[in-house]
Formats: sequence, C-alpha cells, structure tokens
Amino acid sequence: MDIQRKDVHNSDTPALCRACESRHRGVCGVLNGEQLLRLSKHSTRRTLEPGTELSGESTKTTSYSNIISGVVKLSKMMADGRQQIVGLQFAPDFLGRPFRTENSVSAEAATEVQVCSFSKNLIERMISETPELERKLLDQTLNELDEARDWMLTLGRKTAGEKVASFLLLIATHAFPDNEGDSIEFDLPMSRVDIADFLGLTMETVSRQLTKLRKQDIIRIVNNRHVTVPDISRLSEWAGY
Amino acid sequence: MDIQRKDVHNSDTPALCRACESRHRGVCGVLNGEQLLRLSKHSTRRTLEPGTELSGESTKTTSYSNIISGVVKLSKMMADGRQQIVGLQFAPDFLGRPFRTENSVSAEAATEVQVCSFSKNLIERMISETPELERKLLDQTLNELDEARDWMLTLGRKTAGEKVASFLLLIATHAFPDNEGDSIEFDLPMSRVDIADFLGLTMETVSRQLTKLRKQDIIRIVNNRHVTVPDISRLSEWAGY
DNA sequence: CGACGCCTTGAACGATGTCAACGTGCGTGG
DNA sequence: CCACGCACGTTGACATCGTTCAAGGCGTCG
Repeated sequence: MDIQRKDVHNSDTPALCRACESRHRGVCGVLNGEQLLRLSKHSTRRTLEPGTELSGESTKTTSYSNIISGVVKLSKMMADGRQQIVGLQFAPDFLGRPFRTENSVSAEAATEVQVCSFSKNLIERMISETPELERKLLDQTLNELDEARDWMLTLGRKTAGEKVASFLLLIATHAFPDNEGDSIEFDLPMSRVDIADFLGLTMETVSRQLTKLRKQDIIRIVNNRHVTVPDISRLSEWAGY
Repeated sequence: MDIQRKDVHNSDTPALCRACESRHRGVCGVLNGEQLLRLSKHSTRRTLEPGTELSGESTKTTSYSNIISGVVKLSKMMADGRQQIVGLQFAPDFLGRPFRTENSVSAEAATEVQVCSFSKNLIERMISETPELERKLLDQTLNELDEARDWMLTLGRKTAGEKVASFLLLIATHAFPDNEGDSIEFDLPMSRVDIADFLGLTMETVSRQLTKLRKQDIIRIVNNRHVTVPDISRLSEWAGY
C-alpha cells in the first residue's frame, strides 16, 4: 500500500516534524531531510476545536494540511439544507486537492483536530519536483476513491441496521487500526446527527438502531460517545459483510 | 481542467491513434510522438458487446484501457446479491488503477464499447518516465472522486424523483457534453434494472418516477431507451439543484 | 401464433421519516 | 448546594415513501 516508507531519523529532520506521524505513514514520508526542512519553515501547526471549518464548499483553496490527530469530516449540502457527509479523514491523511483551485466539499473538524498547514504554492512546487510525492498523492487519492465507492454501496443498498453497524466498523478500523483482538472499545468521533448525515438517515433512526444493537448485546453503550464491541466478527456480520 | 492539451497532428502519430479521442482529451494527449508509437505497438483495440465483463471485483489487474466509445459501468456486489453501480465511465476515460494490483470494483460494458488496451507493465513504466502522464492520471482520479462524492449526496439524501432526474441529467451532460441549447435528446445507455442499481432503488420505482416525469411533461419517452428533454432547466430543478 | 425479455401498473406491506414528549448530563447563576 | 436551562439523545405514535408481489402490456424473434 505505501509506496515508500523511509525511517530516516537523521539530524536533518526538523524539530517540528520529529514526532509527527505524517513523517512516517503520511505524505511527508517521501521527502528527504532538505525538503522537509524547506517545507517545515513554511508550515504552521494549529489545534482546532470541533466544528471549526477548514474550508468551505466551492471556495478557493489557499492552503493544504496534514492531519496530525483527530477526525475531519467532508460534507456537501443541498440548497434546502439537506446534508451528506461524503468522507472522514484521519491522521495522517493529506487534506486538500493539489492543483485544483476550487473545493468541491466543505471540511470541518469533527473532533478536536491538530493540523500542519502549508501554502498551496510551496507544496505544488514540491510536488512538481518530487515524483515520489506525486505518486504518494495519487495513492492516497485512489484510497479515498475506494472508500467513497465502498460507502456508495452502503448508502444505496444497505438497511438502516447495516448502515449503523458499518459505521461502527469503519470507526473501529480507522481510528484504532492497531487493535487486533476480538473486542474493541472506542469513542465515537461525532454526534448522532453527524452519524445520521454520514449514513443518509435521521438521528432518530440511528438512535433506534444503536439501541437495537445494544439489546442484542452486539455493542455496549457506556457514555453516549463511548462504545464497546465484545466481538467484532458479530458486528461485521450485522454490517452485511 | 485539462493539464495539457496538445494538438500535434505530425506524421509521428501512429495510424491507430489518429482518429482517437484519447489522443486529444484523454491521457494519450500528454504523450509525444515517440511515446505514442511505443504505446500503440503494444496496444490492441477491441469492441465489446453490452454485458461483457472487463475486470472483476477483487481480481488481479493485468491490463489498462482507454474507452474509445460507449459506456462502462463500475459496480460492487454484496454477498447476498444486492448490487450498487458506483460509477459510469465514458470516452475518453482511462480505465484501471495504476500501481494497484487488485481491483476494487467490477467493470462491465453497459453499451457496446470500444476500448484500446495496453499491458500493465508498459503503461506503468511510461507513467514513471512521464510526469505529465502521472499528473493527468491524478487529475482524472480527482475527477472521479468528485463524481463519487456528488453521487453520495444523491444516494444518501435525495428522493426517488430527484434521483431519477439527477440520473437523466448526468447522462445528458456526460454522454452528450456539447449540447448547449435548452432541449436535448438522447438514448439511455442502460436498462431500468441498471438505472435502479445506480440509484439505490428498485426497477419499479424507477419506472414509476419516469412516468411521473413524463406526465409532468418534463421528459418525453419515445422508445423505452430514447428520451427527449424539452427544457433542461426544469429537469434540473426536479433533480434538487 | 406463442414465448420471452423488458417494462409498466396496481395493491398491500414494511422500513424509515416526522413530530412530539420525555430523559439525562452539564454548566450557570442564585 | 440546588434550581434551572440547554444541548443532546431516546422513545413512542403515526405518516409517508419506497419495496414487494403479482398481473398485464408491448415489441421481438422463433
């Protein structure tokens, strides 16, 4: 999956980048020390509160970001207010569409989010100079396309129960990818309304399906946001896989 | 939108490529005469009947293709047979995921389709040697991602009537992009069942919504496959735009 | 002519949406 | 500390939209 995975911890690495996950699994992993330094000189690190808008639908792109931590939701809205979340992005995803001036979705922090942002011009110059970087971006874009198409199947053909189970599974695997055992425990990164907007349902239906899953002992709901899954494979069956 | 658009009609251009639309608007547009010649020597042109499978879900990729004419549908299927079409591709789209070995969707000819196919190895070597080609592929992949996300909004949040109108609009704009007037007339590239699988509906619902549009005089249905739209903007309103 | 594929139409059913009431946790101000 | 309001989530009753199942129409090909 990863095109290249250098683990160079040499002294060239800028201080800002040393502890950053993008340095390894993200786009920055294909840059050499000199490039990283150049990029880091023009990058700023910010922490965003939940609900902060990073960029709006059909606005101009001015900068790109790497997600250091947290979850960003990408959404589209219709004229009458109906909304659909069309993707979630996790660390160390790259946020923004290189060489496009217009955004086609709006990006908003779902949880508290840390990002590392750079100017559009600089990153585009570096992409043009660095084939590995361009390859890496193509790779991530293909991944996003795969995920979008997977979700189209979920939106178009799954029942409400299967949709909710699919969502839980998505969060379990993406936000906590290293968990390998049968059971798993995690915090939902978003509200019931957001989940509904992601699944093409109403908040009420999401709520009902969650209690149904709870009553079947497929999940346990600790704190509205905190969920335990005793047996992932049983959840997986419910999701239609 | 297009990264580069050369219109070189020099004598280097291989005979096979001279009349091909990909030569201008497609990926081949960024290749020079020598490269085109090399590629054309290892490419084969085929005509496929409707229903022919080009590649299966979760099979290995062995070759890539350009679509010369016709419509290809990309779909995913669940274990119990539920199906969702996750994208349509038109000429001069590039078909296949560079540098991926696994397919994530199945590709099938919706109409009669002409393709120009090349071996995976050759095209990947050319991509690596030609930054413009890689850029062009990134560009197309971003376009597909945009379309996938647009369709997620349709699948998740639109009513059956809006979905059918959106579909008609999609075909009108993609299969016949040059039509600029108020009215438009075209053949649907697929059956009612396929349309239903694209919209996340049943065949019956698609049929009912089509007759509803017909009774409102928003469309006229000539021959089950052949449709006339007297006023595109009225259709557009019905689609929720 | 009959059989078949594809589409349309009708009637009944069921899943999800809508609307409204109620519960729960949390911060604020008395 | 309690009382209150507020945001968020749950639950219930009912309405609605889309599905399901079944019948029938229309064009094509033997």
